[in-house]
Amino acid sequence: MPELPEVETVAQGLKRRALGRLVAAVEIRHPAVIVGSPEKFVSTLEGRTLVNVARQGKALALELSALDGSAPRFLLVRLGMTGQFTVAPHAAPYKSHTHVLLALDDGREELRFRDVRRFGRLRSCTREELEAVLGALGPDAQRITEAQFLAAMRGRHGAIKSWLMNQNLLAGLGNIYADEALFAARLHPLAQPGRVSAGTAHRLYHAVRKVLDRAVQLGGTTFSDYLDAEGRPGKFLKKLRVYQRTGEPCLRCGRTIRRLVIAGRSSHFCPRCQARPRVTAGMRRPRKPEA
DNA sequence: GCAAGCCTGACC
DNA sequence: GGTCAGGCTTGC
Repeated sequence: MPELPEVETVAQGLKRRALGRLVAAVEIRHPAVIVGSPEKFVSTLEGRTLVNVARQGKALALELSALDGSAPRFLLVRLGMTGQFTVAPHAAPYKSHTHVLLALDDGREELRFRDVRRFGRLRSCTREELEAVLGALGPDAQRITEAQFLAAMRGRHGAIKSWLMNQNLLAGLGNIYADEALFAARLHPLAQPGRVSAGTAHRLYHAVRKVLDRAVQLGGTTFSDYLDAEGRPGKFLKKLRVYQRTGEPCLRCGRTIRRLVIAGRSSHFCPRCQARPRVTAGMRRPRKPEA
């Protein structure tokens, strides 16, 4: 699933393969993935040149400048769950669920947006609109400082797992890397962010950074759908230590990995390495002993 | 029936 | 304001 490492890998690939190139023509094959008017999407992007690729959390922003020097437009890409944004030869056959095409230069290559589940979205926006969207996101998980991270944890009572995945507080983690970071920090997914010790919070911060950096190095995780901008899968799958390993032995201690549903999302963890804290989310006060 | 990101809306 | 449930979508 595209989380920060996958989106970062796509961004790097786009820089290599598409930076400086002209978006000669835009074709929408399935308008449902476009935010706003499809006609405006086409007219505001056609004829512009890709001059920058940026990422915040899981949001990808392509900056497109006009030849006449008018204000730049931004193509905001959210890959959702199964979104792919690739550079492909025009001659290559379309895979099913290919929703948007952006012809590059002479049209022999094109950017393709493909998304089986259609949770992904493309939007053409002004700088102000882009900043409003990115401003609503928390600091990027790869760039956040430890002080910011600790401040964001303060006073939070829900499950730390949900906190890690809340894009308004910390941008970039989804289910895979949230589970992996909690395992690396030896922290139970139901622990409360505002109630863990300073040492534990410190461990979690470094676990998040380390897991993300390693995943970026390996080009992200491919379960089924994810491909980078050049159509290649990620290699982090083999490095997963808890995600989707329910019933298998913990690679650190051998205990059986368990699965727990938190806020509708499955969480995978080792019940020994990630011991349940005394106070967990959903249990604000320790229960009184039976009368 | 499950997976998932993200948005909306309900609840306290 | 914080927190969480529900719904979207489709292939396995």
